[in-house]
Amino acid sequence: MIEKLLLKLRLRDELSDSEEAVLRGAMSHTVDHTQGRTFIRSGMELTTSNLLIDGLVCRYKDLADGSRQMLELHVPGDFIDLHSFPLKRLDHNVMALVPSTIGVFPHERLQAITQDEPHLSRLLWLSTLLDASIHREWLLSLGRRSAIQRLAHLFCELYIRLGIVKLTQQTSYRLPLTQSQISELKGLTPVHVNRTLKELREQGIVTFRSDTVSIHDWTRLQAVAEFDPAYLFMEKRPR
Amino acid sequence: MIEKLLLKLRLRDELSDSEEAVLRGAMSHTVDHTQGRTFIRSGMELTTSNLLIDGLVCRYKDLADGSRQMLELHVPGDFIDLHSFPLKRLDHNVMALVPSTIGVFPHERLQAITQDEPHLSRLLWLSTLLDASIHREWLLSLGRRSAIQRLAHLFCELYIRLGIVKLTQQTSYRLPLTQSQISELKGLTPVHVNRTLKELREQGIVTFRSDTVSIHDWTRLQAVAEFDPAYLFMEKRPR
DNA sequence: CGGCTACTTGAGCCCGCTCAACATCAGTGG
DNA sequence: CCACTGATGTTGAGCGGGCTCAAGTAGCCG
Repeated sequence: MIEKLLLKLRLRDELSDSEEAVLRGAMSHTVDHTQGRTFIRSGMELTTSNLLIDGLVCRYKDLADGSRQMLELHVPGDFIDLHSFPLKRLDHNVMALVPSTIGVFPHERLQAITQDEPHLSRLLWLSTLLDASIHREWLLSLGRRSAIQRLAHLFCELYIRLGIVKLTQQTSYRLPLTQSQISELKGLTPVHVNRTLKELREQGIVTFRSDTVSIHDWTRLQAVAEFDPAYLFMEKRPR
Repeated sequence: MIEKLLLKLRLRDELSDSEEAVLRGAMSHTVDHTQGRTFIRSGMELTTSNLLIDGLVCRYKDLADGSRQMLELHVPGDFIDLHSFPLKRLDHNVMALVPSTIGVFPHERLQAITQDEPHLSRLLWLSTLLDASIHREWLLSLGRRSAIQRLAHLFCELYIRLGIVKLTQQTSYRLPLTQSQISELKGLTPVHVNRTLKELREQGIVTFRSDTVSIHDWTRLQAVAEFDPAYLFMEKRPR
């Protein structure tokens, strides 16, 4: 169940067998959520944190005029709301973009980990800081990158993150999102996303169609996006 | 020295005298940085984390064309780069916007805290998650808010955050930034920031002049920004 | 007083938005 | 089997918020 989480953590540091066992024991059960369901709402009192096991999930905030900004896209192996363990509630909503399976980690068990497993605790801390680092890279995108750069960057990031958890083929991966959802991810309108995808396709860089991203020219894709994976901290070292 | 950090932490949870003492003991010394100095660069190997004691500091990333996006503004009492403790390096640069005094926390001492002080560790974890929450609110600003809303929101946020560490007067506070720096904070151009500030001033909402923000109509300022301080988690409770 | 930096304002442009029509496709029911 | 429906994608036309370029002003310091 937590295999993809282990892949993600072991990319960044060693994890002993006993730590792995503690982590497995910290998950109480799984829950399935239907497509489109917002299962965590901003402000709710939370006593568990959730690991995405299978599916696709996003965090988002809405504005009064109905416009929505997605804040992060979560792939299997990501903790969705580990932030709620120290924070006790969230500042945003969480929604399943496709039917998704979630692993539930009660806060008491996480609390026990912080008492007894300092190294494992630091790795959990690390995993929330990867979210923060992704937030910062997205701030750069929304603040300074053009539409074509934003989409190129999104496709680069997901290629790397999905690759870590073995969810890519050679040069493609499944991404079951609508163009409208992509517009909510990157601060654009659906119409402009459509035109920008066409541009990327006609330039022979990347195609997004029938829920699949096919990268035709990774070098140019990276160049357009100014993508540097350093912000994903993919180095194994003592933490 | 760490008084403002204590104000910030005690706003969110109890902190025992012994924990306070541990925290004081974790700081090895202070360093002064001159105005405009970038003292942490992306990718550098880091073995200490820094607390802002006095001054004003920002994190930022640059793009190849020379444009810059600031990611967060730090006020006294904020850890600037506690993220570097689990991450070991940063994904961005850190610069002093005015002459600033920084308290240095060696990572070995923070490591010791994670071994011996689980509750204090969770509070340090919390403080990095407040950064992440601020990042998310800024994502909403950059993705969906108009120029006037972005600036209004910035002035709201800083009024609250500076208030926590007692750096506000009744309805005003010092903010020694140029209009150009404000444009780098909120993904705008200096010219448009100038026009937008004029608009806010002429509407009698807020004035930003000679390094001071004067709020004339807090209710309208909040309304324009759609500001809701929930994302700052200002509730005292066990963490 | 001269030189620098920051602020201010005008004029014109463009990227991305809005509005609208139409195409495509997967259900769904008759 | 086709008609209907609703969601999603595509394309055109025109608009506008924020950008660029440029000139000028204000304030500070040597």
